[in-house]
Amino acid sequence: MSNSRGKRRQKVTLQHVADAAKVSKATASLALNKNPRISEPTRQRVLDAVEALGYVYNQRAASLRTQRSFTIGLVVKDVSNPFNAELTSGAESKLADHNYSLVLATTNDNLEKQARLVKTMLERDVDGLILAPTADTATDTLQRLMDYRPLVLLTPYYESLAADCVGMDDAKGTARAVEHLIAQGHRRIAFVGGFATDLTRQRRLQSYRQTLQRHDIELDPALRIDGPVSRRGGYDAVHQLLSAPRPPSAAYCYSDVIAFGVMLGLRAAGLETGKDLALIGFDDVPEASLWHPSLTTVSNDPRGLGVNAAQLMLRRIAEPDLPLKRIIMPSRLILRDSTAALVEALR
Amino acid sequence: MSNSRGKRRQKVTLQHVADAAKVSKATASLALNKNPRISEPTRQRVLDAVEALGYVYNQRAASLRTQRSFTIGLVVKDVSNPFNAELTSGAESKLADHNYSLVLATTNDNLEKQARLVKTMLERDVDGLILAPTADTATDTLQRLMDYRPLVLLTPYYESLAADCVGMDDAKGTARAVEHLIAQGHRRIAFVGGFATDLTRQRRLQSYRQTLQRHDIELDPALRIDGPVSRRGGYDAVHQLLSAPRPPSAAYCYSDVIAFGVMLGLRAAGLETGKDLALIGFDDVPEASLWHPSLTTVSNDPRGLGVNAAQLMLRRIAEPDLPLKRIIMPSRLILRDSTAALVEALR
DNA sequence: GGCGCGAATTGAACCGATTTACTCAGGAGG
DNA sequence: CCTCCTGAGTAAATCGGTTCAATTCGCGCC
Repeated sequence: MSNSRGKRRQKVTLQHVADAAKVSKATASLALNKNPRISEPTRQRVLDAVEALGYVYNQRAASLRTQRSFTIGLVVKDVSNPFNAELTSGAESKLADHNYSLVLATTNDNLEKQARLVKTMLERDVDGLILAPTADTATDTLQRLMDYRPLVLLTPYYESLAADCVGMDDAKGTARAVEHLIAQGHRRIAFVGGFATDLTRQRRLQSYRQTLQRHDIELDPALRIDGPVSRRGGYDAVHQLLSAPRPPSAAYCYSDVIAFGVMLGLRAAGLETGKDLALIGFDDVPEASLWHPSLTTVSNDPRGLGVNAAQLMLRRIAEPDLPLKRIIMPSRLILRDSTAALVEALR
Repeated sequence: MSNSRGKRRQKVTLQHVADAAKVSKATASLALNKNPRISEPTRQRVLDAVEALGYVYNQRAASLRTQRSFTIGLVVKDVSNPFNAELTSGAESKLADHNYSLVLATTNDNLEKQARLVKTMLERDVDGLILAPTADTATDTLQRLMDYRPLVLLTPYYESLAADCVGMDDAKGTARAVEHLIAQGHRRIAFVGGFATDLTRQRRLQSYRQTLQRHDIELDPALRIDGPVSRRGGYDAVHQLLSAPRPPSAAYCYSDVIAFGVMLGLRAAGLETGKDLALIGFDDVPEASLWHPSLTTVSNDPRGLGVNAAQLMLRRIAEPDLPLKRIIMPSRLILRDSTAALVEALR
């Protein structure tokens, strides 16, 4: 009979199982771990006792002895944006496949909160930590962290740090996007969205600049629009783009959601995406292909990022002495209609 | 000196701290737990030793004795859809505020996987479990689960089950939406998206039917379009809607993302949302207000759902004998342009 | 000087598993 | 008959904390 609340069923321990099977606690333990020293009939008796008593294995107690918790910590900025949600999902499912659990924590890009959460993770005795460090995290904080626990960083940023890393190839993806616009004849290309503190954005912005310079195109500060990474941010950026002294003919957006905002903003202003302004996003979220016009974008694979991070962590745990690994996930430029109009017009 | 990999720093235990502070292990423990029986100078010596040795508290070891892990399990279908992402985020932040950690697992709506994950959670010794059960979960599975651990269900569905629940007011939200359409003169109102196995959808569909019946409007099976909960699903539904023997003048979508798909599909078909088809979504995701036309939708608060679930769990843990609680989060109808055209036309 | 008392500290049991070293019975080999 | 080995099972130590009963110590008081 179950109680609707309050008193729980009192805990069944391995000792109880052992008693019921008329063996010692040691035998019960070995039996459950399929140790060949225990004969099959005995093992079966133990299994039966487990079944009869409703015994629940206590991983926590075991881990005290074995020093393995089969738990991995994941610390990211937040989990409500689609990129991190996919990443988390990928990591979780990979870990679950190997019987590891995922402990999740979010920093909101707050260094102090990050420190607290990482400390909690260590206290919770995670076997490893997958961390997307806040922009202002000191390199040697991370270096020290590696003394305590296997660490996988979700960023290609810390060039100077000897650590396992998994990141996206922002630079190359951005370069390809901007070069595509240049190849189509655009010379005034805006960079839209994000703020200066954002590391990923720093990388994309830098690559944007370098690409323009490589093609001898002048950088116009008025064409860099800062703003929140959201539809709203893109929407609001349109006004600034249009009121620039010399407005752009194309825009590269820090992310798809910003690009969607720009499209909505253009429409509200009576302009047409792809015709009045060529547009490229970043992420290739599922809806990018459904918009009208469909959005040219840089595809990357957040879920794959999470999967790879988890995989790398599992490898590191299995073989601690493997050389450090830095995985850069490739990105592809997906050509769609939001950059097609000019080409058609030229035909 | 840090090692780039391989050998970790050997573990500093409370015993080491005690030795360094020249007190017993018991004193060190009490000191760290701010027990008033330990004098301030002694406590300070312990704290200094902790600092000097870089001691990391081992919550796992402690929990063996205290029987509290300060860990809550969250089991949901997936975390990549925005609703669950927000929910997860809300739960995580609420729990973090109270120094609890969140262990996350996703079932993909697979009963067998759910069973495995729940078992793992129990073995990992979570203090409580927040669970969004798969549609085919047996009531007494859940009932039995409550014998082991505090349980909060993320669904208002199990009317028959005496359990803590947090859910949305789907029925009332749906009724309000459909009634709004009826009030505007619509009589042929489609229900778009989702599949029959989805519990939440079942509730909304039922409410949709009841509302129509209450207003003596005939139910036309051709106006119920099943399909995946995605933009693509909505996009593809448009064709079916338009080719119905007697096409609808309005559609109520199972979720905003489906509604967006419908809008894209209408546009692709040369039709205008709000004029050719009035449209209502569900969720009020941030972009709903940015689309053109902006989307009338039922607002609910997934983050609040997560926060409430976490809060309820913490309450239950603190006071196990509190009466069971069922929290239904209210939903509001947000009127926007996707249902405004007809009204204007009538003026 | 002896006693009682409260404050500070500590020894040892305990939580629930794993793991090592040991016991014990029985069979093979000389 | 004795030794040695092997297979099956177990007692006890261990992991790193918490907690409680017991102990020590200083001090005021009669």
